Amino acid sequence: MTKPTLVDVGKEAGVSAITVSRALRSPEKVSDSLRAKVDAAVRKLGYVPNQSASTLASSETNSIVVMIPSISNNVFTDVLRGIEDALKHTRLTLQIGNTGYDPIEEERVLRSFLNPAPKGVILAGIEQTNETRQMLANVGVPVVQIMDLSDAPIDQIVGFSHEDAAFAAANHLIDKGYCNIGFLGAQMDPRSQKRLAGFRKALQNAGMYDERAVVVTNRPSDVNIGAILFGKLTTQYPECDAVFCNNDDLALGVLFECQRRGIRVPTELGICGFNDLGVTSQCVPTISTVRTPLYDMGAKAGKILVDGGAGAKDRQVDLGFSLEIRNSSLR
Amino acid sequence: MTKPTLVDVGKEAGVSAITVSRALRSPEKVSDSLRAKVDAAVRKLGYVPNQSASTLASSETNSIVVMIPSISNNVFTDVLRGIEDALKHTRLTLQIGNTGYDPIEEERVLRSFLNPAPKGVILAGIEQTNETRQMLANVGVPVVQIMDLSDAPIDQIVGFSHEDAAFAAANHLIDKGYCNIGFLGAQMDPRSQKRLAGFRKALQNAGMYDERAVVVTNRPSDVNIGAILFGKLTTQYPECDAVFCNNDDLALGVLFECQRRGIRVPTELGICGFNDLGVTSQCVPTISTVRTPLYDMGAKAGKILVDGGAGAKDRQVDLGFSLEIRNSSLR
DNA sequence: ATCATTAATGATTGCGCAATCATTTTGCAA
DNA sequence: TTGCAAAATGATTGCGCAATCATTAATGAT
Repeated sequence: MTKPTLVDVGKEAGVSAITVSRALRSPEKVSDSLRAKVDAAVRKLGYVPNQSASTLASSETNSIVVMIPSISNNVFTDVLRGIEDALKHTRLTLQIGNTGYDPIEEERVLRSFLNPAPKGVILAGIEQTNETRQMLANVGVPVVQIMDLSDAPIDQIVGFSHEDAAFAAANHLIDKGYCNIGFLGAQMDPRSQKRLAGFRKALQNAGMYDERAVVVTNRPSDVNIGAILFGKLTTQYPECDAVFCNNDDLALGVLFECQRRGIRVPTELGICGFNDLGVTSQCVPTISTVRTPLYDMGAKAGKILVDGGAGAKDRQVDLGFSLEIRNSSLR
Repeated sequence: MTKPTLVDVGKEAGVSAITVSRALRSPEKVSDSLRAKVDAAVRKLGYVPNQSASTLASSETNSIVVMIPSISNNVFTDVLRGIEDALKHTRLTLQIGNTGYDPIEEERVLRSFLNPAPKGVILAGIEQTNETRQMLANVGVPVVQIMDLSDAPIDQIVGFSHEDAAFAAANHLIDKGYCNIGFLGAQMDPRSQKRLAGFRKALQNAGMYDERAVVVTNRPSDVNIGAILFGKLTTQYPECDAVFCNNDDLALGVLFECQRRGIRVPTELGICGFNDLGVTSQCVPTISTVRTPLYDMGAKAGKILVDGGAGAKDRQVDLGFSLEIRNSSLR
């Protein structure tokens, strides 16, 4: 009782194998009666096409490869939802690769996904190795980078300016009258570094920048880390009256730590987060944050690839960001 | 400049194609000099095996298929991390399918992943359609169900008792002296129904059960829904003095709503969550919850499949749960 | 040196499907 | 009717690899 093939279906339906193939792939090119016979045979035998054989014969896959740094980071699950929605109701399937924030690992995993060539590749960030770029060029597959901007994308890029976003957030805090503003950062990947740069620029412009105001770690961002980093900040920069956090997790951790210490938000301490991950709009007080187009970047990147990597348009799509000003920064 | 094949590598190295294949797949069966020549040729040409051709010829894949209800639910990202870690340093790759909590969709997506047959399949829950079970039986691939328990698993199952876990949580609240305990539930999938059953049993045992105490919705669980459901609960069951929440998101939403309304936790209201998703250990006050073996279920299921779906052991693995008693339930 | 044994390498074939080209059937104008 | 285009169906071939079997080279015991 082996798996049925096109030949088996053909025998069952009394036609040739290639005709079955045609009936399944382009039903409109086949007579009604034949289509009915073939459909019946397919159902009776429970025929399912062999993906490998199909791919080998046609040298066409139906997969989109997405390389993301981490599955357990909410930032990327939002992006993935966008991609998934874009691929819904198409024949394309998603192949997810995990880079662990390491370009070398990205290269290794991606290489194994590149033969046979997928229909498209989505990469997070712009820090690919030269080898990776070379590989992708050789394969000639459409590539969309996401999460950042670049004047020299591999192919196309959909993102926003982390530096501008952080710059805007920091300026918002300055505008509200905070004058000793700290920066908390976890998972200091290149995009986080850009946020730090934007923050620094805003404070320098205002003549407020202080070295002690920056506390970062390379550990993954979570609520607990936020509290820990805030503890360090208050130690080394006691006059601190506001913090800009790299990620909403951290901001929430800061808020909780303030509650534990009896620090009033926003009067004694202003807080601004990043990414608008959901909880910040619900907690008490609500936390101001930067809404970043996570879902939309995924959806747009997916759409570009569904449309065949349309090269005509702009190579760089800036989806922007918006300040979500809530209570934690309004003193 | 087409993609190099085994033949190309063979020419470059001055040997036959099949020898190259052997040198790559079983280096120990080949002379040192040959191995060196082949490796050099592979590197020079950038050869990458064609996965489809390999699979077709050997009728062996190197993929594990995981069907989960939703990517954007933290519960499943923890499970996925476990699976990923189990597969790390093996040749197996992960193919993730999204069911949207719909057994029919699960069947449809899984079918497309089943030819060629993967090395193993991981399914969330035990609500597969008969068709799905039939399909899996025909293909003969090892199956591990997760997230629940069952005396009649398709093959093997790794999980814990949702009913027992909720029963324990409810009893904890009863023990602490709460006597009008509500149940809040979102995403009322079959496992959530079991939690509700466990909750109901505990309250009935204590002679405390009240119909008005149960407020549920089928919408996905999030913090905001927690606040909304709690609002309904207080309306229809004003004497309520504790809530057990289906998921930590809801519990956090309840805590925030209490802060907004000035309800003191745990004195005026006790709260217990479910899943121990991380934030509950950090907020103020910390929220008691049921720690469920999310990561471990993934890791165990992955390990079983890496080991070839070892049939010798128990078909059912109960990984248990534990009460994480924190401040929100200690009045 | 001879032969047996083992190690190392090669030739042929088929996996299941789709591209390509070939053939048969149908519809319909004259 | 006849003829001919268009529609419908079929036969052959090869995608890139690994299974299988065949051959050659190396090793060592006598």
